[in-house]
Amino acid sequence: MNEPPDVGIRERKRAATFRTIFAAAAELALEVGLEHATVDAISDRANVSSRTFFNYFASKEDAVLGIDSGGMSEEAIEHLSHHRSDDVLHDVASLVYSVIADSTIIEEVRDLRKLVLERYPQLLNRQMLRVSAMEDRLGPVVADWLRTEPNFATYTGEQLEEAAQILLSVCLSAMRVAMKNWPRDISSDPRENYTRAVDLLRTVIEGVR
Amino acid sequence: MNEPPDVGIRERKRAATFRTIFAAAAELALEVGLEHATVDAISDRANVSSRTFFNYFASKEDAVLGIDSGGMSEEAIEHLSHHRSDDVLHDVASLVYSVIADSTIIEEVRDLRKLVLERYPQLLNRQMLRVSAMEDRLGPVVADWLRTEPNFATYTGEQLEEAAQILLSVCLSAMRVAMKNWPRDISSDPRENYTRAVDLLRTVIEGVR
DNA sequence: GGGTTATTTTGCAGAGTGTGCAAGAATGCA
DNA sequence: TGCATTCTTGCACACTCTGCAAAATAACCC
Repeated sequence: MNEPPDVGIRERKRAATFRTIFAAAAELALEVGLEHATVDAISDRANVSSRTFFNYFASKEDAVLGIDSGGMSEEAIEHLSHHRSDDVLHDVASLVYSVIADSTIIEEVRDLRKLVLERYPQLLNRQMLRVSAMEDRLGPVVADWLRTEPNFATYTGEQLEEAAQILLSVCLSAMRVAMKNWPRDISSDPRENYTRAVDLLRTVIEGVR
Repeated sequence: MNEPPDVGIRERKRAATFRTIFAAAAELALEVGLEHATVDAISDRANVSSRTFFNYFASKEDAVLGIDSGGMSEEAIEHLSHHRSDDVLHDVASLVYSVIADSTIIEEVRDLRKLVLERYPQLLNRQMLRVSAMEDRLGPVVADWLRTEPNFATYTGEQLEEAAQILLSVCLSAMRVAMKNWPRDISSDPRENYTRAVDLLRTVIEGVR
């Protein structure tokens, strides 16, 4: 077969190691502080070499949040591009949230990410960089969405792309602030994160018109 | 006197060293690439020790953009808080731009920053982190502005603060996209940077209502 | 099971960033 | 000139991250 079963011992062990290192990183950061949790110490706790650590995570910050260095696959983005509603702002926020939330995180360790983000909200900025880095891939998706919107009917391709990038960036900013100011909702009901962010953004937009 | 003249040899030499290191960093980054321009190489070109380099800049990225590690003074923020117009969005964008633009950069080397940003737009993300780091200081300023807006009359203090943070973040995002997509305007007329960002943001906001 | 192939882990060496410290150099001031 | 302040520098050090090659492990086929 050219298509591996994806549930072999290799895959399971890899997923287990990922979670072990993430848990070790998050717990250690919560115990001794983010700056004192070195890669060596994290690797020791996870019973892997520090070299293996970097086979799973691109940086210490990624590890304490459990962010896969592989990023999102094209299929995942393609799949997300079909999630539409009658509310563009909501759709974009949902898209951004999907990137941030990183659905690969297992339920049992999601609380850890929540605790880490509560204590180190500046890590949300790092998440922002992640989305910004993907804006070249996400932008066209949003631009396609806008193309079907009546209000953007007169836009050229370049203008649509730019509007899409702004929408992405703006939704991301709103979500970051919402998460920062209401960290209790990060894991309770994930949907509430971007719902609240969109509400806030809409309200502010109404206010400054 | 408790108030030094601010134009002594110390101040002039310090400013000169700042510009020398910045120029060396920017030029080297443009010549051999950002990743190959090491701190040691930059320091050599600037004729200072690498230890002195870190007395002026917190990181290599700050150096190639000529960003003072000291940040903005309270007086500067206080001064900016009095710049008001009848357009809150414009005011917030102007405030954000002031933080990004870093007016301490001399005219003669501003082109260098422009060239660096054209080649390495991801450095704009780093600028974003700078503003995000200051949002605790800038937020109250914007919140005070919103307090006088009729549309925000019913907001509580917390809601005002949150709205202010969102406005800051959102304006910043819009400006980043505008800068990224139109890098020619970074130095030609600085005012056009945020004017264009605000226009874009307003247009997009109109579109998704 | 035995043998082969692909993947993963690991140690090691090394480049690079960034910090604390203390000694020496330069500047400002009386 | 003499003294205090500030700036520069070298040094040692901790830490992050990468390339490489060897060893360990899993998958596959007979």
